[in-house]
Amino acid sequence: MYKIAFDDFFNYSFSLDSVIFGFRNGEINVLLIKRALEPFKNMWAIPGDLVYPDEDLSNAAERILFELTKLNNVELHQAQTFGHPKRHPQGRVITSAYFALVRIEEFHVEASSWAEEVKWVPVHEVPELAFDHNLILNSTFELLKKKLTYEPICFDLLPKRFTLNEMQQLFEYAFGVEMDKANFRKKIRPIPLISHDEKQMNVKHRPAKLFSFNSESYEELTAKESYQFKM
Amino acid sequence: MYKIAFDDFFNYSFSLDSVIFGFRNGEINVLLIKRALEPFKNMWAIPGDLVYPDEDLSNAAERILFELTKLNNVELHQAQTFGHPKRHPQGRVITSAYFALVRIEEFHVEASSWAEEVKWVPVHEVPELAFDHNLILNSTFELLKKKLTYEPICFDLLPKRFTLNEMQQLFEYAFGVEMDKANFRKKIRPIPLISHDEKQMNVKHRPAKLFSFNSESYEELTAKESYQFKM
DNA sequence: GCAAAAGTGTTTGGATTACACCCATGC
DNA sequence: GCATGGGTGTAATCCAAACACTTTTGC
Repeated sequence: MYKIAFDDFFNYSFSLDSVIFGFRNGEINVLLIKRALEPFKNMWAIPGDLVYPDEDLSNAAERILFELTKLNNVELHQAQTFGHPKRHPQGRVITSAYFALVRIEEFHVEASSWAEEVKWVPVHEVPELAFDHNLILNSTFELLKKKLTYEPICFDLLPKRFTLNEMQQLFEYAFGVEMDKANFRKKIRPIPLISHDEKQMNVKHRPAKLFSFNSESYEELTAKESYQFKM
Repeated sequence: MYKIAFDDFFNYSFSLDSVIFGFRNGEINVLLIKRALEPFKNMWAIPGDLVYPDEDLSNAAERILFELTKLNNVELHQAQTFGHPKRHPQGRVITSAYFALVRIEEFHVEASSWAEEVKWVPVHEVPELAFDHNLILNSTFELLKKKLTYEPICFDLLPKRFTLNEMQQLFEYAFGVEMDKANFRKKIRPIPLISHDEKQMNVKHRPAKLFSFNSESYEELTAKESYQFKM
């Protein structure tokens, strides 16, 4: 058992990678950036940055998300932490993954100083990434799948007003299964949704009704009763 | 948006806290140490240490567990990472929590150089701890509870050979509920258990049969079929 | 009318629940 | 015999899966 003076340990760096998920065309997408700087210049990567000395981890995650998307007030979820001694070529950098769920339609992303280019890629079609980012992405997507089953976070990915079929497609894509329409609707019956009079537009078939998540009613349910969201 | 030279960021320290859970007398216990050193000298804490420069996080977690218990080959589970800028009085120390599940009966713990004293405490009776360790413990216990429902890790806490009642007590303590004996047994029927001829000893009532987890059979089930452990 | 997808009802079998009862052991 | 938990069966109910059917829109 070796001992080193406490001060000699202040030799590490700590970064944070923000996996940003969105939903589009029935597919869960992830936001990738093309690195403008070495190392791994010109490779696709998950947006991330070093954590500043005065920042809590969640603040850093919020900052990174804001710099890239100008979005505020997005709930962030901590995922796994990765610290292999050789994972960063320039030193000992330990990184925590966070993920955010956003509505792709509600904003557009611009490349920033640390990225030349930015794009959305369906999770199941992600190319080889810089660093250990494929590992990070996969483990974070697994966590997303788990949280989708016991927290109502699918509604952070869906448009504010969505059709039940869009909701079904989200789960079908995430879990790689096909579901029965009638049974899916029965299953989500306990989830508090607001049914709007509004209908889908510009479709060449019967337009679907639009729904939104009733978060007030959800809060009441979880607070008072023995209700538990479940998919 | 401020920028700092990359090198100025190698100023952090990284530690790891190992929450060690055990099961005894129908209660899930956690191993606490009494700190021998400042800061928080003489307060109870979760065992932890700085991560050495050549260690992966999981190696550090294994080392800490081994130093304290001499146990090897225990599966470690990563939990949350905590990095509030002020969480450590002596500098910027970010910490990841890991948890391990052990059989209390199979070894005994000795205090090490960094702890004067060591004790097992039922999770629901933990006193005020050093640093943000209550926060760490609570979030880690929540994760344990989740994993108990979808992975067969209860068998890492139970004795190698256990009674069905012990197993039931574990879940009852974890989730704070009472369960019906007959229904519990029906629920666990899909879990591959080996039923031994052996019986409980030294009890003043009808002795219970002993069971053990059939991990080979479990591996086959998860590999081939669409089996999913569930509690 | 036809294609395409929206939307709903019925049947069936398996799981969950509540509850009752019998069994084996120590004292 | 009796106290204590071990161990099991039954009936009612709920839930999920499979599947069929009707409705509404665009063209």
